[in-house]
Amino acid sequence: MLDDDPVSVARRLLGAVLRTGAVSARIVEVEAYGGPPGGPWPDEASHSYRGLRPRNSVMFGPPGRLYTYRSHGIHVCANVSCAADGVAGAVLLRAAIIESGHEAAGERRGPAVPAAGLARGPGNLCSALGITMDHNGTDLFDRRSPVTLELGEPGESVVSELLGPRVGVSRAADRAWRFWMPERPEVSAYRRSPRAPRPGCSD
DNA sequence: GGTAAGATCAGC
DNA sequence: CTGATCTTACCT
Repeated sequence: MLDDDPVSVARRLLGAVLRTGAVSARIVEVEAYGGPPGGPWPDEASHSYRGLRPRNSVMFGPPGRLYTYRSHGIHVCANVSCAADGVAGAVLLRAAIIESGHEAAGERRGPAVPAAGLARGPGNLCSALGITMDHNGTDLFDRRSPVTLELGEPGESVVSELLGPRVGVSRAADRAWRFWMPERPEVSAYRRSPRAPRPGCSD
């Protein structure tokens, strides 16, 4: 189902619905990540670029699993693994519309957060849905899983995305592997990493 | 065993 | 722009 390249899967994940307990959220912004040199999609910015490690093993496993990692020691971010078992690839979930469970999401995010900001940004998205490092490796297509994913109708999301550079990465930042739904306030504002080299400096 | 950097976020 | 906060990976 998600046994495909990261860019194709990223486009397919726009409009998909992620569920945890009472909260469901429609994905509106994603980023594709490839794998090691020598693989089908070499990607310097990917956690799997330097090969299989305990932390990134889910990226190398079967498609349709949740790959979570801790960012800057503070936040949890979530990816959906893609590509065949043994091939590294994943799609980072960057922003979503909370469609139900606003109460639970709001409790996790705090009282001052407006609805459109509940799941804006990969760290906030996981916070709003209660996704933790314990969910790493979860099969998103097993109904018994605490985190599940329901894909949108094919074609529904294909028309309505634009392309843009990935956010926050310090390497290969110019690769246009970020996708989002236009005119959505939930989409995170684009910021180039302060550590990234100037635009146009090779890739 | 030491250490530097990191697919982030909120607050100045 | 900066600090928070901690795990991983790579170095000696």
